Amino acid sequence: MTLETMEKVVRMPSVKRLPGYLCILKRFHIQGREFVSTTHLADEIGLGPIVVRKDLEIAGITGKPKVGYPVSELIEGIENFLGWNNATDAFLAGVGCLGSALMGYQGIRNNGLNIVAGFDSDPAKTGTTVHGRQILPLKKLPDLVKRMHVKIGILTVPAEAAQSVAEMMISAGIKGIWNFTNVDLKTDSDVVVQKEDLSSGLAALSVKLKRAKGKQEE
Amino acid sequence: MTLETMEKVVRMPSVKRLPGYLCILKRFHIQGREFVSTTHLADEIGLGPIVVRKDLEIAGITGKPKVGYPVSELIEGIENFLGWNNATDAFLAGVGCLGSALMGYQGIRNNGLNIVAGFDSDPAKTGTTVHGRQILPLKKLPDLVKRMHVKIGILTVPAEAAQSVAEMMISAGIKGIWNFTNVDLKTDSDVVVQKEDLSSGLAALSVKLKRAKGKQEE
DNA sequence: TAGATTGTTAATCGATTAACAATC
DNA sequence: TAGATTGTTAATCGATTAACAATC
Repeated sequence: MTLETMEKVVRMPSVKRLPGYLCILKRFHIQGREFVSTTHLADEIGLGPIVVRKDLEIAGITGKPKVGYPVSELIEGIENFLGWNNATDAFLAGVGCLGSALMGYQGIRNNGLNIVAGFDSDPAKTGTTVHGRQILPLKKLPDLVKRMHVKIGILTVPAEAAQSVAEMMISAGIKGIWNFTNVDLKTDSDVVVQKEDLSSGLAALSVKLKRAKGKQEE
Repeated sequence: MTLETMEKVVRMPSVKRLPGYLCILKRFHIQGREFVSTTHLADEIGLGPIVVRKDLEIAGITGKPKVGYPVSELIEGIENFLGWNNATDAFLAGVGCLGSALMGYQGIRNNGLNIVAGFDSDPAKTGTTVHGRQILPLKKLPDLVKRMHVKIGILTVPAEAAQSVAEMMISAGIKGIWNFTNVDLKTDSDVVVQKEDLSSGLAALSVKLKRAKGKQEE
């Protein structure tokens, strides 16, 4: 194994916590703080300091004992690791409730993703704009993906259409799909799919609530 | 340890996968299928059959070797475990992009949660209806929580307001908060918080894409 | 009966937590 | 110097995966 191929293992749980740190760090940066310790960050984010320390390893920034980590370097390191320092273009298919919400959601804008247009098969929606972005006919998606070299697709279509729209995206050149449907997409191995499932969060809440209730009644 | 207190450990990863099974099982049920095997379910959901078998233990339904699990019993078992057989009322605070999307999102309706009203501090929004539900002034929330004995609150307010609105909910009697802000809420130990974080999903997608790209270039 | 599938117990794997030396 | 904090290595914990006997 050469040095180049010997890359560090990236733990997904750590990756998923990075945006949380980023958010807090940016606030600190605005406040003019130059250094931050893991203990302090841990308090803010509601985790243990050891977790934070392990997670920040990813950014590749070295801290100073007794002082902490340099805030701006840390922000840069995390953003660089996530590839969020320069925004990536994305197309969104399915401009329903959720789809239009995502098009207007600040959280996405601030996190390196730029939804350049929305697509829908409903003629009543095409031609309009949602949060300043055009809604185009779904059938125009493949052509525009090729012309604009868009690599990320956001899937907010109804479940029945999910697989076929995903295939449409992939054959046009989309390499990453952010899947908000509850469908398990069958894709080529070189395409990355991130499934975002609100109902699984709700399931977790339901069970935690039930458990808390049970404990209270004991 | 008595038999009553010796409850089974519930693994959260399994809980989070339950809604996925539920969705597929309901489709099978409509199609008139009576039994389903773990191998078949695994194919549909894109997981290994052993994972499925372990997960379904939770529902407490016994399957028949060579035949599989009875579909309708399995649905009932899962719904019962999640407490989704009779819908729970919930209030939503913060009727912005995401808030109104959630109010209209079918996925929530079908999953045991009934958003009865939305609340917002913006006078321009109060008095209107979103997806058939009334939008009321935020200050009326505590009183209505008490009167209607609502136990679940959905938090889609801006980050700055998150902590104070959460406290308002809790002191009125809310026991579970579905938190869509990126704020780590400081709450009493008897209140359950489920944080739903879109940006963490985006972080995962970004990293997976970067890795796939790297592999391709090798 | 043979084969497919369940259900349980054991083995592996990975993530979290703890411990502690190094450092400013 | 003393104390706080980093950074690394080891220990624990939990989830996933594998193995296999029981069963229809």
